[in-house]
Amino acid sequence: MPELPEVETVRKGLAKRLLGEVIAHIGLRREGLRFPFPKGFKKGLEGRRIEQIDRRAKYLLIRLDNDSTWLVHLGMTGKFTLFSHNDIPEEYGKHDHVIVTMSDGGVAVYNDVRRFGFMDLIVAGGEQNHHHFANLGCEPLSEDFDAKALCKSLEGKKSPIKNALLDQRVVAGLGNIYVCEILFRAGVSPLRISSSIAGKSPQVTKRAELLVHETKQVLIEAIEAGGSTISDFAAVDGDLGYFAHSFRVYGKEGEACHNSRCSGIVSRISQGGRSTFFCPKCQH
DNA sequence: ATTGAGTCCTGAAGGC
DNA sequence: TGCCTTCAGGACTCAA
Repeated sequence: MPELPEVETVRKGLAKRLLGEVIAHIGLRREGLRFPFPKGFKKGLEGRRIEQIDRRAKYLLIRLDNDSTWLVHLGMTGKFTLFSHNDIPEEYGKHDHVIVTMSDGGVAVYNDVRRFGFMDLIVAGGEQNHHHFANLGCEPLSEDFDAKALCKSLEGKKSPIKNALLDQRVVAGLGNIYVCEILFRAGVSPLRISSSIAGKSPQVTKRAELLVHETKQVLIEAIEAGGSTISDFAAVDGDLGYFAHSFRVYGKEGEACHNSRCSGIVSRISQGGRSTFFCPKCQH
């Protein structure tokens, strides 16, 4: 499911309902997700008040009142569904793995069909050195992410730009869908070698600036749309996002290029084991 | 040091 | 009502 905009949507949805609430009970319906739940996970969460909910890349950071942080990654199919106290389901499905009961009687259910998601509990001050964060690149929507920074991380890279943008060390939070959309909007071929974007000539700089600009633009639009939906993404409050309707190349194999002045046909190739959709005619 | 391939897991969709 | 293959929004681990 979730790339940065979807995680941001979930963050907002959770914050709206859970901020200031106390976690009364954690029900773990299996030993772990992608990784086992850490030792003391349940005990560490129960009784804690949720003070703040942040996002870093595709990670949710749920700040607790003892300065520890509940880390959640949604993987491909992770989602939260919220129920108020008079609306709690009578039974849970087989992929409802974590049941969070709040002290107001409300329940947050974490469901994850493929179980690629994971959770951790980070003690106070442990975030900087946490292995999931140590090598993360900059936030694409922050001021740190500009053409200069992008060029620096692409310097000397021989991999295609598509693969580089998916690399969380280059820039953190982009996934397969948005990278396809960004490259299309920027008119940059997914096959272009990364280092060719990192040079000093005006033409090269222009490409980097365009990539940065379109990255921010696409993410902002998607966040505004409330996150996108492919097949199984439901925003935390049950609302579906609509950005999927705005895809210009993703999933559009065989269709005419969205660019009205281009007569190209969207094609689909495989890069690093992932599908890439692009217009071979107007992306260079 | 980088890069690509294989891996985890389940379910949906399409071909026959 | 089948069976088989392919594919899916992520990212870790390993080998070259």
